[in-house]
Amino acid sequence: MTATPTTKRTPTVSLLAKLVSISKATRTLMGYKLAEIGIHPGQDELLLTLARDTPQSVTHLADVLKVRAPSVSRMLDRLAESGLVERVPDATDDRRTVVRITPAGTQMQCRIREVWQALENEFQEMPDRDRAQKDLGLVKDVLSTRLRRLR
Amino acid sequence: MTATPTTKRTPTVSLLAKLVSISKATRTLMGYKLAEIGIHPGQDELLLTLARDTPQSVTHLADVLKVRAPSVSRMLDRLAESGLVERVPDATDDRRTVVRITPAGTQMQCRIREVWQALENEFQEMPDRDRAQKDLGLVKDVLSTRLRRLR
DNA sequence: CGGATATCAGTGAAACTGATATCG
DNA sequence: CCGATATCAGTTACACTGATATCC
Repeated sequence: MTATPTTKRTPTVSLLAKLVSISKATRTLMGYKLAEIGIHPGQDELLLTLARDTPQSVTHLADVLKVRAPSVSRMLDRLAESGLVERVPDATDDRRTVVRITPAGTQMQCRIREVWQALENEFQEMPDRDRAQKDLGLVKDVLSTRLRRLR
Repeated sequence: MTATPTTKRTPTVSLLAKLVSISKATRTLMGYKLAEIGIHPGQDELLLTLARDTPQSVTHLADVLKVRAPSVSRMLDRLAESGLVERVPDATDDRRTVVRITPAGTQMQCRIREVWQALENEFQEMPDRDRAQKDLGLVKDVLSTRLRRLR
């Protein structure tokens, strides 16, 4: 197998090229849509994460979001300044900070979910949508595995 | 990890969620691999673009790379500082700047291709690789279309 | 209009600070 | 029980891409 449809001569980085293209486009598109509700890429995931599991530590958030703790810390600066989250010192461990969502943050969550749903709907009419989704899952798994080895 | 075993009840943003996850992972993974050869994500694409088509204007590069001209301009600052590209004033049009790759840049291109090929190979053993690649193309097309309407 | 500059996002890597844990 | 050291949580400061706004 590995048919390489046409001239098998070219170095064939076509899958990776598509992946890079998709990554940039996804980020850009999300950026535009999220800008309409006043937040930035990354902040949406953080707020949605807070939604589910109630107050969480910075490192736990970083772990769930697959980013580094410093990134979360700075995002929290901005989200806190916007009044969407609160930092609460941990009672039992002075090293720790617990992050809690505010009422305004909860409102924002609803808007974020609307944006996500609207974007999801953009793919409804795509040919072979379900198969594509499954394949995205496979690709995601490969990436996650490779990434886990490096961190 | 958003298992969604069988119950399709949840609001289903699962395709988008995978897309976001893939985007972050791709970027991060590329970042690690490119760091090994001393460049950053985005610079690889720029250098490969210069490879193919010889000297090009900033706006053309931005167009090809699907980013804004100012982003290209600053990337050129760094690439030029590293001696990988050169800015050459256009002879016929004083407004224009033509970007040309240097010998060191050409060397870097080879290393970039090796990195890309190595990453591409990570997907060789993936089940249904060819089908996944085709589906990535479909997803890419949807994103490109949506994005084109916003720019 | 083409290009460059400044400012503001996120992200990574590393350095630093303060607190907890562990060991001699 | 102490005190030194190791480890850990979080922040800070720096480098980079990318977007927008502004200037030339």
